[in-house]
Amino acid sequence: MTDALEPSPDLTRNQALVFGRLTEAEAPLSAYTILDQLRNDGLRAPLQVYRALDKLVEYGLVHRLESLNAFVACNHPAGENSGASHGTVAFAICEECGGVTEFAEQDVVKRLQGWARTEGFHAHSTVIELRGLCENCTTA
Amino acid sequence: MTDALEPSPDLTRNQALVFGRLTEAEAPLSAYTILDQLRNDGLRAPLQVYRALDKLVEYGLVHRLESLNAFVACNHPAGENSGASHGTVAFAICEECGGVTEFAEQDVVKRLQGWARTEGFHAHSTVIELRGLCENCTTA
DNA sequence: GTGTGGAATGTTATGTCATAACATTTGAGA
DNA sequence: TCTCAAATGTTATGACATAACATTCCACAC
Repeated sequence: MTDALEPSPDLTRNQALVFGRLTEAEAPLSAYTILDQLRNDGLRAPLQVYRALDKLVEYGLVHRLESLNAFVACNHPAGENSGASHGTVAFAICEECGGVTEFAEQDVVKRLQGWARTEGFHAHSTVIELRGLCENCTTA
Repeated sequence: MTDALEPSPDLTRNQALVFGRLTEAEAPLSAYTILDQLRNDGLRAPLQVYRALDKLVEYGLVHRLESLNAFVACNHPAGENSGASHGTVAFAICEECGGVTEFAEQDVVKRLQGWARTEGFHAHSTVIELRGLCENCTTA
């Protein structure tokens, strides 16, 4: 249940391009969507994007949304200066507007850790994703 | 946060074939793996499998593992006779042996529901998946 | 400054997961 | 026996992801 963190060094050109695109986006982007948006910046092949994404996820700057096969820039309370140090987080994904809210419920994490401990299961990552409608889209 | 349940009627031939394969399997199967294993039973195209899976998931007999893009037969405490009535469940997925343990932590669900309520988010499904090593594979 | 090795990059090809579109068959109930 | 909704069969295509290999970049030892 660790999500071990590496320090995040300076980003390379491709990593910076991909991270920039994700930071500007208002909703998750697929690797291929990112690629399309970076053609003018010289990116040509999916692997260039996937490799950058791998590193960004490793650095904790980007999250992969498993139920969407897409990626979002990390949006923490932003306390930690640069090498964001965080554990398990959860996501609420609106299926109407595509918006994603990242949140951390420490009690949820503790409960899951408790289950894992009693079962002898050693988790190295945890996926928590709610699918539904955000407040705005519910009332609309 | 409901995972609304339909009653599960008798299964059609394709549904029964797919469900049977998943029930016998000891680990999650991808749709294409299921297809390969059912060629001799007359299945030929991915859609035949995906359509059966859609219904089985709808009936609550099968779960989709989002972080694996694969499917497992539901393995509940098995209380309810046939039309299994269950809410949100969680999965622990062993990356060594491929085994999946399905469990329900009511406190986890309540906490997530609590978050959703205060945020006005209306969840219709929830994904909780732990990735790591099961007890057997840790000691081995 | 030059050499060297690890990391990142570029490129082609391919593998894996999933659905669109349309024709046909099946079966419960009017 | 008609009819309509559901399920099925089939072909084609779209969407997500990685294998394999050649090349470039750059910090650091010499």
